[in-house]
Amino acid sequence: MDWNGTFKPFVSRPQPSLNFLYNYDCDQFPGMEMKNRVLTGAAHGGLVPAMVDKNEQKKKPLSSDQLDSLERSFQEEIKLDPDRKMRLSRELGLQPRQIAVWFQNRRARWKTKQLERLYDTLKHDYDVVSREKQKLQDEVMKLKGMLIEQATRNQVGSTEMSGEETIESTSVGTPNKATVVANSEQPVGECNYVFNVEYNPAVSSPYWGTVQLPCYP
Amino acid sequence: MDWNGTFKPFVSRPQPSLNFLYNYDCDQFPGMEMKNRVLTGAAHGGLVPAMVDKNEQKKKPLSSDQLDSLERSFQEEIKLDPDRKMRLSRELGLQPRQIAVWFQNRRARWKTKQLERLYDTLKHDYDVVSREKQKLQDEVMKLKGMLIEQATRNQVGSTEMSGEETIESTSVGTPNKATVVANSEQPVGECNYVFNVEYNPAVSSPYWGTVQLPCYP
DNA sequence: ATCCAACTAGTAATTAACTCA
DNA sequence: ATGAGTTAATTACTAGTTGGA
Repeated sequence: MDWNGTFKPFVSRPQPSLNFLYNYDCDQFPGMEMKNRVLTGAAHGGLVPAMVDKNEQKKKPLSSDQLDSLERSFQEEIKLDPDRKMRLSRELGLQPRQIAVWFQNRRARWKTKQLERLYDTLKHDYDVVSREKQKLQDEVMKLKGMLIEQATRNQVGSTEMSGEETIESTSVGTPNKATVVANSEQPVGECNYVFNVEYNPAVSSPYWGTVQLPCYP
Repeated sequence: MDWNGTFKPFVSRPQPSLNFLYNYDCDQFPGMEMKNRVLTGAAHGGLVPAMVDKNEQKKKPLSSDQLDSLERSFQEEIKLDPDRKMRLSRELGLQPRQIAVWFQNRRARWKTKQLERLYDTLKHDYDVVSREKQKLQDEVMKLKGMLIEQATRNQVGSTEMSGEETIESTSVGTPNKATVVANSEQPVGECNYVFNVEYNPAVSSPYWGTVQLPCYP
């Protein structure tokens, strides 16, 4: 096609995002010493590596000015209505089809970036909630200790009160509501055995600082 | 180029994953009634929509057999060493360059899928930890109630024990270690005022079932 | 130290399936 | 139901980076 006669180097490369995904330690690939350089491609007619300039279609990159305009337009509005498409087509000297394609691809790019952002905020929230949970565990431990202490003091300091009601009445009395939350998933913390000291951390530890990649489908 | 002489329809389209990302309620775009269909493209020489078959380069899709073989090979090993490349090139009747490009693109696809999976598992873990935290909050509440109850009973049932040490000594005594975790971020749950009944949920509620997308960069 | 072939990220363009008016 | 645009997936290309001989 050889759209756009102009040509400018390129836009700046953004940061290498998403790089932490490449932790496939599952396998090694140390070889790769590439012998046998056989001049690949004299088979289909010698038109292989560069596709000799048939005076059309070289997929030139868009100029910086064009990209700036497109990007500005995209920031204003992620979708492209026909009027804007035609206007941009005229202003930038590109085919309307090129404008449409650019917006398609730009939306796709935006979506993956969005997932990335979403992941980051979720991870942050996960860490916050994990810390809060840890604090609550500590507090539960502390309160249990205080209860034990008080109970023993009661039994020592006062000789009455034989087998009335000391501490074993945990989890049965409900001081407040909101105990219906535990309906799905495994009952991890259980929260019913007050003097069960080690809480069973279960899912707490991973912490997601350095991700682990199991396998690839 | 017209690589690969064979041709088969296409592979089945997978499920429309990542769709939940498209919640940009930030803006409307109701127009789009596309008037003025002006026969776009009679400007650059009428070579616009289909790129009249210049006996080369139509970007034919790979055949199902070729894709199956490539996919199998990729599952075995995500990287492509030269030997495998040449073998696949011979077996599938494709240029070595095509094999390499296919693997590059396949790796990129795998990476985004990987991020998706990572997000899902993180979200699951977040939900689990949120539930655990809720249970712990309930338990703390319950324990506090028990402590109050016991304290009042002590003061009523026994006349000795003037101002010794009732309940105000929370958060100061450390029954176990691991209280150093709270160093960054806001101290949400605080966990230091034992009789402060409503915990201040802060970050707990969002729950990420339906995501909210703020804006797009 | 240079070169070369692989890698990566980003981009352009095409195709098929979907949606909706 | 026909046809517009859209998404998702693909194919290919460009430019920059990296590691080994």
